[in-house]
Amino acid sequence: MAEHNHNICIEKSTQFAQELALSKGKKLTAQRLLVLNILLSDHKAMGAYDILDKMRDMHVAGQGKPQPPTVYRALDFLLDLGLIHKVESQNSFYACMVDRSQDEHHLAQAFICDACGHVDEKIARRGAQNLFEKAASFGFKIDKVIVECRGICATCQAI
Amino acid sequence: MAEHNHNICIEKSTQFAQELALSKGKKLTAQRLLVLNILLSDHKAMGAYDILDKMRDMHVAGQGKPQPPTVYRALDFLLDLGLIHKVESQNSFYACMVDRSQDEHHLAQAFICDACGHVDEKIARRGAQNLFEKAASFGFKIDKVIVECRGICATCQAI
DNA sequence: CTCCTATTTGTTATATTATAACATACCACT
DNA sequence: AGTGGTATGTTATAATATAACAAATAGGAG
Ligand SMILES: [Zn+2]
Ligand SMILES: [Zn+2]
Ligand SMILES: [Zn+2]
Ligand SMILES: [Zn+2]
Repeated sequence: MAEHNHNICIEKSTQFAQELALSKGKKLTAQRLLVLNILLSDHKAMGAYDILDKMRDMHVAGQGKPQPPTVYRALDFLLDLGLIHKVESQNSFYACMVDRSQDEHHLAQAFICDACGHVDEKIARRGAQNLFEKAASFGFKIDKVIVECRGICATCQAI
Repeated sequence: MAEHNHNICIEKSTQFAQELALSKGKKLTAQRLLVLNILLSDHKAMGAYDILDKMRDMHVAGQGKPQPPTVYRALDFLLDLGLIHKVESQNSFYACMVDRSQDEHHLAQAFICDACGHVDEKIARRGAQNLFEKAASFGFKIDKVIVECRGICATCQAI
């Protein structure tokens, strides 16, 4: 991830979002797209109020500034569609930029750098399989799995 | 977990806590033990303010009732020692009652029932190994791993 | 034992994260 | 235009967590 053309990440993810919303009959409104674009701007997780601040900075005069429910509604919408993920261990959110052509419902493994905030998302195939098998062995029915690895990324270790 | 003598869970965990604190030169004070005992009372996760309410209910007259920092300090202490775990996806805490004779530092996999709140903790050996290998493959150094499975336990499915 | 220091606890206030509740606006379809 | 569903605006508040500082307590050095 150190060097890559991030415009491609944005391009692809935006297009996927449009298609997914269309296919599910959901509306990717201006507000929702704005929140998504804020998160797409980098592979970092942001808190809801950080997003809110950005929205307020951008906002045109002549109308009230956005309030917390505005951002939380957009986040809920994007979470439902799987376009973003929440980092439960730090109450923050990041845009999903993995290739979802094969796994629309993927188990995300997030590798979060505690030094720079970079989030590296990987899709867990074998890991998910193992968890579901283990759960089944004692009759537990899994709805949702959270896997978060906190640590230091390669770039920050080199510093 | 459906039927078991929970007194044994409490007994073992309490003894382990005493030994661990002693071996690390930390003091398991009355307050800390109280919080631990509240969490040991069941295999369920509780919020910090639920614990606080219990502490207040129990508290003897003649002195001020405990405040949030009191419970958060005790929780931090117990988390540091690995005697309890936090459910990051619901901001709650549960006592670790797995056998730690072999893995003092274990990667906890929590299976949390969204119907009854029961938490089934398993130790991830293979899963941890896989995650660390995957992280190493792109130079990420893991400090801490969070694995939480939300779903419905066998008992609640039967209802 | 007495002083000293580090740790723990008490207390007040406040920061941070998230949602409830209700009004208004918008959009698609008739 | 009328109607019903979805989306947004707005105000207030709930739920979770920590900062800051004062007081008490516990153990060791002298
Ligand atoms: Zn990128
Ligand atoms: Zn993803
Ligand atoms: Zn038990
Ligand atoms: Zn454990």
